[in-house]
Amino acid sequence: MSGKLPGVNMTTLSALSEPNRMNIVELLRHGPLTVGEIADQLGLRQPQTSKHLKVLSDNGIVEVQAEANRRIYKLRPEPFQALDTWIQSFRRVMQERFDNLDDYLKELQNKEKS
Amino acid sequence: MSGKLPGVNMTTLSALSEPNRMNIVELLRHGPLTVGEIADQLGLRQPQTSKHLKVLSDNGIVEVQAEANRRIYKLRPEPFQALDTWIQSFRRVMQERFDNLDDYLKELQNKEKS
DNA sequence: AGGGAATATTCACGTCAGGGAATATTCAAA
DNA sequence: TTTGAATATTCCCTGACGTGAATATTCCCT
Repeated sequence: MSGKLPGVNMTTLSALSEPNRMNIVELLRHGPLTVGEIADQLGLRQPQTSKHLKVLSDNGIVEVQAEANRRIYKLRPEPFQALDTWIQSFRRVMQERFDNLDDYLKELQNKEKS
Repeated sequence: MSGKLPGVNMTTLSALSEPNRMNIVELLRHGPLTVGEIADQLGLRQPQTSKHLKVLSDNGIVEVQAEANRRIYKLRPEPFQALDTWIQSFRRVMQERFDNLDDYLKELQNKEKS
């Protein structure tokens, strides 16, 4: 068992790391869209759009609702909540830069130990 | 300006999406470590560890401090702050009150009538 | 039933990132 | 200055992934 993070799987990140998929997510944050609308607004071809949406869907980032001929995609909140929880656990890291003195003292202590 | 060549632009997310690099980040959150310590604790070979650290460094995720023979790596707060800012912009999505599918369907029907 | 629109899927191909192995570099100590 | 430890770099290979093109599927409409 490698050290897995609670809630955040690497697949979420790798799915989002693809530029087109990130653009799709940015689009969908404003509301649900069909495949055609996504492809049109992003200048993507329909097959590639469907493929990217499949990756996002397989990773639980979006969900789809069939409406007659069309498929309406929208974001699922869970992966974003998980990402938020994960990034919050780095609060200490994120604050270190704001407290240079603390950082400096810690390095001093480390040097004295050796 | 949309000229982003794939593979050239290594964003924070794609750097973190690699499992070994994510493990390195998880390790470093507890404090600075040398290359050898990282490789040892993760069961990685030294060259691959250095390569992954270079990717993390090139993306500003870690910074290195030379200490004689060794290189001490530690996390930089900026990318995590940026990630936090980005994920916070999905508050609406995470709170699940952005999607009213019925309204969207009505809008779709209105568009078709024209 | 047939045509067309919307979407999904398959196949071939090129590219790129990661691993392995070997080598280069840098530093401390004897 | 030579040795050995720690780290970085290079080269090669392979698997994964994104694209394009063509095709399949599903649905509405007449």
